[in-house]
Amino acid sequence: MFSKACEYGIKASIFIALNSYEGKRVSLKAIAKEINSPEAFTAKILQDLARHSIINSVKGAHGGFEIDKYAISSIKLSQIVNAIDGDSIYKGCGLGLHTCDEDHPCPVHDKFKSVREELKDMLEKTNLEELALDIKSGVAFLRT
Amino acid sequence: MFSKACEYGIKASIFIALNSYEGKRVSLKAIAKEINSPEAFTAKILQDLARHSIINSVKGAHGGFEIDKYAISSIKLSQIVNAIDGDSIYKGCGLGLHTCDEDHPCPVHDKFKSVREELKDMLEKTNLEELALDIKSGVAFLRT
DNA sequence: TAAAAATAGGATAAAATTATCCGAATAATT
DNA sequence: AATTATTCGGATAATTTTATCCTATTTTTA
Ligand code: FES
Ligand code: FES
Repeated sequence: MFSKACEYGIKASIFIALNSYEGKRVSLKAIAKEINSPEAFTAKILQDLARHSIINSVKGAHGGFEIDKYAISSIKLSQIVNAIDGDSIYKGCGLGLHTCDEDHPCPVHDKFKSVREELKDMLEKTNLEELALDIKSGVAFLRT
Repeated sequence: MFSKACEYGIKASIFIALNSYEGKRVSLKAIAKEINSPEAFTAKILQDLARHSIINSVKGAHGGFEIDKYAISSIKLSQIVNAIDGDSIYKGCGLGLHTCDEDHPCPVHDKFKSVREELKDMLEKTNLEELALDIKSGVAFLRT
């Protein structure tokens, strides 16, 4: 469904959010360990998220990644997915036609529409805070 | 959402079904042209579908691909997707955890569940016949 | 000011997906 | 029997995605 990069991006964001509530910055190393991802690859993704202003990165000793505590509840899953995978999952044709167009639909267009709408809705309505709280309360997990 | 291979496989199956209603076999060349796909790559996918008994292939002059006319309405989109992309789209964890497990869910598990269920349902309920008829009646298209 | 602890980012490599080429096999037609 | 029209399948190549390595830069601390 999502690229590996996007999966890592989502998991990393959740972990950063979790720590940001406690005012803690987290290092790349700690993130990669927690979400079980390759360190250098994860670094690229975090840079990407930082460029999109979804997370903040701080260089130097005592540096790391963080998210403004008061922004966490307003960051939507869709922003992360969009920053990394782009919008083709919402907007692209399910059968790869050049554009998804009501007036020139592919054979699965109508059937797909509701699924895609639901996915879009879900991503646009789900925020980082709820996801982070599920980790904190131990009802959800970031690895294996 | 789906791999290119799967997109081609679905479109090819629809085109083959369409012709099979009229008792016509279609050649690889005709298929690739119709669905705007690379010929040799499409050949591999068709072989795959044939091995999964979703389509029949006939070698030699006057050969080509066909689907048993009476089977068309019973072939589900899910069978095609499964043959080519496997079942990870239904069964795999949305965040790439080793397994999607109710008892050890990832943070998006609950949110994803309904989207995935709807996708699964749609794929399992949609058959080749309805898709082919939309092409025949001109309300849907296989290219650009 | 030097050392240490971080991220940034360019260059590369490995793996997976997508795409191409070509000879072998098969079947109908001449 | 030869020719022609096909699919099959192995080898290879191109592209994209995923992953790694190394150096530069920034910031804190001693
Ligand atoms: S045209 Fe294919 S999904 Fe809309
Ligand atoms: S555990 Fe991730 S989707 Fe079920």
